[in-house]
Amino acid sequence: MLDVRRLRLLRELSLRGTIAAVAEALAYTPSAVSQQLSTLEREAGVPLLERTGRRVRLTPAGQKLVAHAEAVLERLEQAAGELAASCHEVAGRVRIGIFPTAARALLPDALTSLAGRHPALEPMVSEIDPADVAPALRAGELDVALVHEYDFVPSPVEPGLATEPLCDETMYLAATTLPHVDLADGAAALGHWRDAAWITATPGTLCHTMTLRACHGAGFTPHVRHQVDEFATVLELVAAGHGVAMVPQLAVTDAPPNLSLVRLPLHRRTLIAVRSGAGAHPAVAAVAAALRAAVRRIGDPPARRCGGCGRADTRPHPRATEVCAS
Amino acid sequence: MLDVRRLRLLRELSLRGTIAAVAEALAYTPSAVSQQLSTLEREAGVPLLERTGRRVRLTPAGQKLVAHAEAVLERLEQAAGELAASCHEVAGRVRIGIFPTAARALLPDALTSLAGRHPALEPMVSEIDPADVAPALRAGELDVALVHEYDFVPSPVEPGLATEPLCDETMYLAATTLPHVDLADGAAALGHWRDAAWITATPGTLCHTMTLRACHGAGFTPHVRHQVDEFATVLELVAAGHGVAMVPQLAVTDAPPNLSLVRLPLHRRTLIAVRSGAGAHPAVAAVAAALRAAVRRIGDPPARRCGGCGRADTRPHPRATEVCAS
DNA sequence: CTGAAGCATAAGCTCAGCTGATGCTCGATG
DNA sequence: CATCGAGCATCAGCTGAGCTTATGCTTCAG
Repeated sequence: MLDVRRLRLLRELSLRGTIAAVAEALAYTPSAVSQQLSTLEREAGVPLLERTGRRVRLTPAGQKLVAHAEAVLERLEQAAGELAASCHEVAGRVRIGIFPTAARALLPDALTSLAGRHPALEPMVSEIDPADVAPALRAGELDVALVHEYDFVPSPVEPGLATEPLCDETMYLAATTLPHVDLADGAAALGHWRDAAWITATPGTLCHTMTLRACHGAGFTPHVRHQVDEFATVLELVAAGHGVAMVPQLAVTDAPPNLSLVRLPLHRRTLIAVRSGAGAHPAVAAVAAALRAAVRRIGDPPARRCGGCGRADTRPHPRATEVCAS
Repeated sequence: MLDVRRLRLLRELSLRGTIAAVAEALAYTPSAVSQQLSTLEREAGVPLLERTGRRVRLTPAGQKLVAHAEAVLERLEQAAGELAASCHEVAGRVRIGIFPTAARALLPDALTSLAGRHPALEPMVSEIDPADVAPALRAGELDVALVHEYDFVPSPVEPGLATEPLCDETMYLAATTLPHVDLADGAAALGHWRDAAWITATPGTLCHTMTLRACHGAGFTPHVRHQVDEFATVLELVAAGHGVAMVPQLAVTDAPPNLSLVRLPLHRRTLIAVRSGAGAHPAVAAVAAALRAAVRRIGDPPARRCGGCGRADTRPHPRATEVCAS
C-alpha cells in the first residue's frame, strides 16, 4: 500500500523541483523529506527521482505517480468536506489567507456576516502574499485564500488547487493633477506619466510586476522613486505630491481628497482558491459566500459609474476626482 | 488529512460488521482496530460508528466515508500497478490464492509458463478456500486468487474486488453404473440418484452447498454418507462403489477408470479476483494470462464433445464413460 | 444465571520517522 | 583555478504514534 503522506511529498516535489523547497513548503526538514522520498522509491521498486547536478528531477514513472497522488489527495479532500457537511451546523476552525487590501476592504464585513450566520464557525485569518498562497493551501496551513490575476501577469495553473472568481477590479492611476490630454486611448494613456515619479509595490510582488509590465506596454519604463506595498499609504503619498501610482479599485474606497483617479483599461481579478476537492466543504463554502457578499455590498465593481464618462455606479464615489481612461 | 490506513479499517468494518472480524481479517488485535477507529472518528468530527447491542454499525456519514475510501484505495492500487508496469521486466513477488482442484489441474502448467515467460517473477502460491479469498485479497496477503460461482449459489458482490471469468465448467455426476432411464431431462435427472449414498464436500464449502441445493432443486435431500473435499479422493471412493458425487469438470481430467460421468445441466464458473484497480498490474496480468493459457491447454470446457451426445471436444476424453444429461 | 462474544480503556513497549550534525558534489563567481 | 554556497544523502539519537496485552463492562444466548 503506497503511503499517501509520501505521495504528497512527491507531488510537492514535482511542483518545486528541490527537496529543500518541499521541506520548507510542508514544514519539514530537508532530511525528513529526503528520507521519506527514499522510502517511497524503495517501496515503488522503480526510480522516481533522478539526481541531476545538485538538484533532483522526477522520472517519467515519478510523474505518472504524481498524477495518481493528485487524484487521491483530491478525493480525500472531498471526503473531508462531505464529513463536515454531514454535521448539522457549520462549525470548527477555518483558516483564511488574504492579502492586505482585501483584508481592509472586505474582511470586517465578511467576518461579521460569518459570525451572524455561523456562530460556531471559528474563522482564523492570516495576511499572506498571494504568491505564497499555493504551498500554504496544499500544506493544509490554510483552507481558503485569495489570489490575484492581473492583466499582463498570467498566474500559472496551480495543480492541487481550484479557484473561482471573486471579483474583477478596474485599475486606477492615482495622481494629483490631470494632464491636459485626451485620456480616451486605452493603454497609451499611461504614457502621459512616463516622466513622473512612480510609486510601486516592492519587487517580487504581483502589483510591482503588473505596474512595470503595464508601463512597458505603454512604451516606457517608469522611474520608480518609492516602493510601498500598503495602498492606503501609497495614496497618501500620491496625495502629498510624491509621485503617481497604479492602484486597484478596492484600494480607492477610502481614498484621500485632492486625488485624481484615472480609470485604466486594466483589470485585476481576485480569485478564491481552495484545495481541489475542498470546494464543497461547508466551512469553506461559507467563507466564500461571505466574501462574495462583502464584495456585493461594496458595490459590484463593473456596475460603478465613472465621474468622467457617466456610467452607472451603485455606491458613493470616493471623494477624489475620478476620470475614465478606457 | 484523513489517514488512509484508518479508512481501510472503516471499509473493512462496513463489510464485516464487527471490530473483531476486521481485526482478524487485517491481522490486528481488536484493540488496535478500536483505537484507530476512535481516532478516525475524532478526526472526522462526526460519529461514524453506532454501538448497537454488543456490535457496532456504521452511521450514514460512515457509509459515505466508506465510498470515498473505496475510491482512494482503488486509485492507490492502480498507481501501484502502473509503477510495476513502468518496470521493463515483470518481476517481484506475486501471491496467488488457489483452490485445491485448480491447483492440481492448472497450477503446474501455469507456473511453468510463467517461469518461462517472466523468469524474474516470483509467484508464491497458497491453497485457500474461495470463501476466504476476499479478506485475504483486501488485506494484501494475496494479489490474485480464484473464486467460484456455482449455479444456485450466487456469490455476493465483494466491494473492493474486481473479477473476471476464467472458465466455465460443466458439473458431472460421478457414479459406477448408469440408471436405465432417460437422462435428457435436465435438473430432474439428478432425481435418479435420490436414494444413493452421496459423497459431498465438508459443510461450509461452496461445493457442499452447491450439491445440496442442486439436489433440493431436483426435489430430494441427498443422503450424505461421506464428506471429503479432495475431488481425486472422492472419485476414487465413487469408483470403489462407496457412493455418488457431483464433481466439476476440472476434477475429472484424471478420473479413475470404471467411472460413469453424467454431464449435468449445472455449471461452476471460476473467476479471477484481484483488488479493484490492480488488474493492470503487470505481475497480476501475467498470472491471469498464464492461468487462462493453462485452461486453454486443458481444453476449453465449452468446446468439449460429450461421449453421449457427440458434440465437439478438443482434448482426449477421460477414460471414464461420459454421458450427457443436458 | 452463567458463559461467551464483543467493545473500550489502561499500561507499557517498539519502531517509524523526525531533528540535527556532517560530509559530499555541483555549479557559480571572482 | 580556487572558493564558497546551495542542495542532497547519511548517520546517530530521540520522541511519539500505534501496537499488544491485560482487564472490565455490556449484551445476548442457552
